[in-house]
Amino acid sequence: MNKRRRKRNPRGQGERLRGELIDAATALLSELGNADRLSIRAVARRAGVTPPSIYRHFEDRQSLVLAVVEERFGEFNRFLAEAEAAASDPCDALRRRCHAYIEFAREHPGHYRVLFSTKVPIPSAGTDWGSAPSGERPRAGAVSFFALVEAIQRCLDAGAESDRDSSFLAVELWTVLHGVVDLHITYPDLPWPPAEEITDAVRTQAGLGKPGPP
Amino acid sequence: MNKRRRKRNPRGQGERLRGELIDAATALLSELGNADRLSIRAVARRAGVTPPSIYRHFEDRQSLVLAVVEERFGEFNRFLAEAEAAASDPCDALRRRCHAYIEFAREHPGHYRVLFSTKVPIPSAGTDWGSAPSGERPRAGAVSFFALVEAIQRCLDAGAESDRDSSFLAVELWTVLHGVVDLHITYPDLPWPPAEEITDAVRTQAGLGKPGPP
DNA sequence: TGTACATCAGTGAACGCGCGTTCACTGATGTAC
DNA sequence: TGTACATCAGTGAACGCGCGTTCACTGATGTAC
Repeated sequence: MNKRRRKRNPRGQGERLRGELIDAATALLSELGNADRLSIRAVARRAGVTPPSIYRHFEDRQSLVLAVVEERFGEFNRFLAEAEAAASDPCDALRRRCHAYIEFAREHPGHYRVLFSTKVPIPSAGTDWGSAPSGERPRAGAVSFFALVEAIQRCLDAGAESDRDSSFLAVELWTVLHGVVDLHITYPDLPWPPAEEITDAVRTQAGLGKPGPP
Repeated sequence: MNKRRRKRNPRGQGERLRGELIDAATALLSELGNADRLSIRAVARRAGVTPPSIYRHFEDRQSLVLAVVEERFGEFNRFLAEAEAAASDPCDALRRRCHAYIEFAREHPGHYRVLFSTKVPIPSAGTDWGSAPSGERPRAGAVSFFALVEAIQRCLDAGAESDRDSSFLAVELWTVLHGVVDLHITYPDLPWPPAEEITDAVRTQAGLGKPGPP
C-alpha cells in the first residue's frame, strides 16, 4: 500500500509517533466497536508505519489498547462534566448530563461499546490467550457512575422529591441511559422514540425532573 | 487431545452430529459471550470431531453461528412466555416476564450478550471479512420486543393507568431491562441493588404496577 | 445363511491467511572536537 | 567551518500460531442378491 517510507521524526521527538498510534487506534476502534479486533498490524498500517515500530512505544498489544481506552474514558467524563456547565440549577444540570451521555454514544458508538460493554482486562485479538491479569480497570467506568451519584445528590439537596436515595437513583438512571444507547447500537433500524424522551420520562417519574418548591 | 477416534453414527443418523455440534457451539458461546470468537476448530474440538466434518452439516462458519443464535433466541422467547403462565392478572404477568428476562441473562450471560449486543449479520472470527449480507436477523430480537408490547397492552386494557401508550412503555421497560442486565455483565463487581428492584421501580413509576380499580 | 457392494459419516493432510512478537539492521540527525 | 561519531526512530525479514476451508480418502454399516 503505502510505498513511501515514512519521514522519520527528528531525534528526541520519538514521542510524536506514540500520539499518532493512539490516534490511529482510536479511529480503528471507532469502526470496529470491539477491542478484540484491534490488531497491532492494522494500527501500524493506519499510522503508515511498520508493526515492530509500535513496540518502541507500547510494551505489547494490551498496553496499546489500554492506553487508547484510558484516553476515551477521560474524554467521556470530561464531555459529561462540561455539559453541566451552562445549567441553571442542579436538576437542569442532571438533564444536561444525561443528554450528553446520549450524545456521546450517538457520536461515538464504537467507543461507547468498548468503554461500557467490554469486561475489564480486555482479551486479545491474536494468539496470546491465557494471561488474564485482573486489572484496575472496572474503576474507570465507575468514575462516571460516582459523578452521576453526586449530580443526583445535588438535585435532592436542592429539594427534588424522591423516596429513594441518590445511589439507587443513579443506578436506575445509568441503567436506562445505558440500555437506551446500547439497544440503539444493536438495533439501529427499529422505530425508536428519541432516546432523550425515554430517559427524561424515567428521570421525571423518579422525581428528579425539577427542584422542590422554593 | 482426544486420541480415540469417534464412534461414527450409524447410517441415516448423520443428523445426530448436527445436534452435537450445536450443543458444543452453544457451550462455547456461553463461555465466550462473543460470536466473533467462536471458531469452527474449537467447536470441532469440543464435539470430539475433526473440523472438516462440520461442513457436512453447515455450509460455513456463519451458518453454524446463525443456527446456534436462532436456537438461543427461541429458548429465550419461550422462557419468557412460559414465565407468564402462572400469573394471576396481566400486571402480574408483566412482572413475571420482566423477572424472567433478568433470570435468563443472569443464568446465561454469554448467550444474552450474543443475542442483544451483537449487530446483525455477525462478523467472522477468522479470515473472511468483507461479505456483509444485511440479513433478516434484526427481526429475531424484535420478536421479544413485540411480545413485550402486547404484555403491556394487556395491562392497560385491564385498567392500569399510564399517560403513555404500550409501545413507548415497552421501549422504556426494555431499555431498563437491557441496561440493568448488560451493566451487570460488564461490571459484575459493583455493589448493585437487586436487578429486580430497579426494574420494578421503573415499572411501577410508569403506572404498570397494578391493574386499575375494579 | 453368505457374500459382494454401494452408501455416506467422518478423517487427515494441506492451502493460504493475518496475527503478535523477535531480531539484527539502517541511516538521518544532532553533537563533540 | 569541517569531520568523525554516537544516538535512536523506524525497517525488513522471519518465527510459530490458530484460523476457515478444500480435497481426496477410508472404512464401518446396511442392503441386494
